[in-house]
Amino acid sequence: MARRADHTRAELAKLVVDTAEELIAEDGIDAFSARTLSRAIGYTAGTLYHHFKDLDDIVTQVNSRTLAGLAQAFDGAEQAADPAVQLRYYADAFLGYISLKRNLWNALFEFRRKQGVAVPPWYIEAIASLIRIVAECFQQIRPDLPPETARLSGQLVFASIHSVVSLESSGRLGLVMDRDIQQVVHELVDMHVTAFRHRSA
Amino acid sequence: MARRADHTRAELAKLVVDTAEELIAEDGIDAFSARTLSRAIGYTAGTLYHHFKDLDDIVTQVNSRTLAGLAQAFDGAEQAADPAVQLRYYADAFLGYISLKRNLWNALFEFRRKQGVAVPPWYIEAIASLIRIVAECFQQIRPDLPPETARLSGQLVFASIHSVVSLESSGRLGLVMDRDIQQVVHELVDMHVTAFRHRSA
DNA sequence: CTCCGCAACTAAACGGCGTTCAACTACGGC
DNA sequence: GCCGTAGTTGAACGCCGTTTAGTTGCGGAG
Repeated sequence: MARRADHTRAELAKLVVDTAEELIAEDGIDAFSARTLSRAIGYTAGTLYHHFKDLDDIVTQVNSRTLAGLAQAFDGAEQAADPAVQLRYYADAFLGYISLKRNLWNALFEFRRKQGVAVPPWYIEAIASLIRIVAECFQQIRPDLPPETARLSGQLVFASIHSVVSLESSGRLGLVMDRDIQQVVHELVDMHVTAFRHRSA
Repeated sequence: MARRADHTRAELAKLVVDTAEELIAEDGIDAFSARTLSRAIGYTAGTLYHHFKDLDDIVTQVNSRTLAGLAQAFDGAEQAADPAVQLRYYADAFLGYISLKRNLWNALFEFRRKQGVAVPPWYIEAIASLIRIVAECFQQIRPDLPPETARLSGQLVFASIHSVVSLESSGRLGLVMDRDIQQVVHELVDMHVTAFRHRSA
């Protein structure tokens, strides 16, 4: 058998990424493999390598969708006049999205690329744009502080929340604390806000 | 060949864990395998399974040493009268230890146990005791606040710093920010202290 | 319309992984 | 001196990511 006409090149590429997304969402990144994926789409593993450089390539495309979805979740976050409250809403949107797509979010940070392969720049940019939204809230809380400071706070709160979430979804939050994830995230946001309010100029 | 008398049971167990520690420290947890380990000690892979339940068992014993070493690093941290300064010293001790044992620290949080296997309780206790030390500093900053609040802050600062460190050592800190790890950790500590100082009772 | 180059695809293979197991050997106790 | 058994091996199982030789059928040139 060879040279089937079941799908065009573009169709097959979409099928691969769609199916990869489903599989990862369902069973997690650890259960994901070239063989399970190819089985699921009715092709052999070798075929994947004619359309994608390697597995990393495929996972990266799935990850890009996950990031896009998160950006959308931010867009859809509840709006508030008070920037501190707004930050909470963003945190809730973040949590909501992640609890919905737990396995996909894990794939973003747990998938092991072979070392030496650089993260694609749009990856970084996608996260940076989320952080910019958060930083904007900080800026409104203390307009007198330089934007750079607000940006730092945005990064810190993002990293902190990411930390807690990733500990939680890898089942290791219990290593560090005995609290509910939502409670912890709210604490973190409030704490960053408090600290930012009292920052020296 | 069978039944060599090269090592007693205890000797072999120590040899295994010692060598595992060296290998992980040198090449990272990803390069670590039953075969490389057994090759390094001059036995075959099967032998490992007569002395340890599985690889997880071995890695867990290495991890326990890593945690013990960190506790020692905390003990050896510089002392300060001001608890806020003391917190910085602890952070520095933490950073210093981790940069020395980067791969071993990664193994603690990156090694994938097969799901369903519980983390041993002393594991949690070892981390909890570090957090207690940190919480103690917070308590001194605001003795009027309940110990539970100080404990929460200890957990939060620990998780936050862990986050940044683990992002950094997996090469993903650049995903979230463009700053030096040490600077970021100091910022985090100061921020937690500031927020704690201004906490409402 | 025929033929051919080439893209697409498969099956098998390579070298890795964690883990298990039958076989064998040498030690300790009788 | 013999035997049960603990210790060890090497091969095996079923996975993994990736590569490759070989085959098939499509699209374009003549």
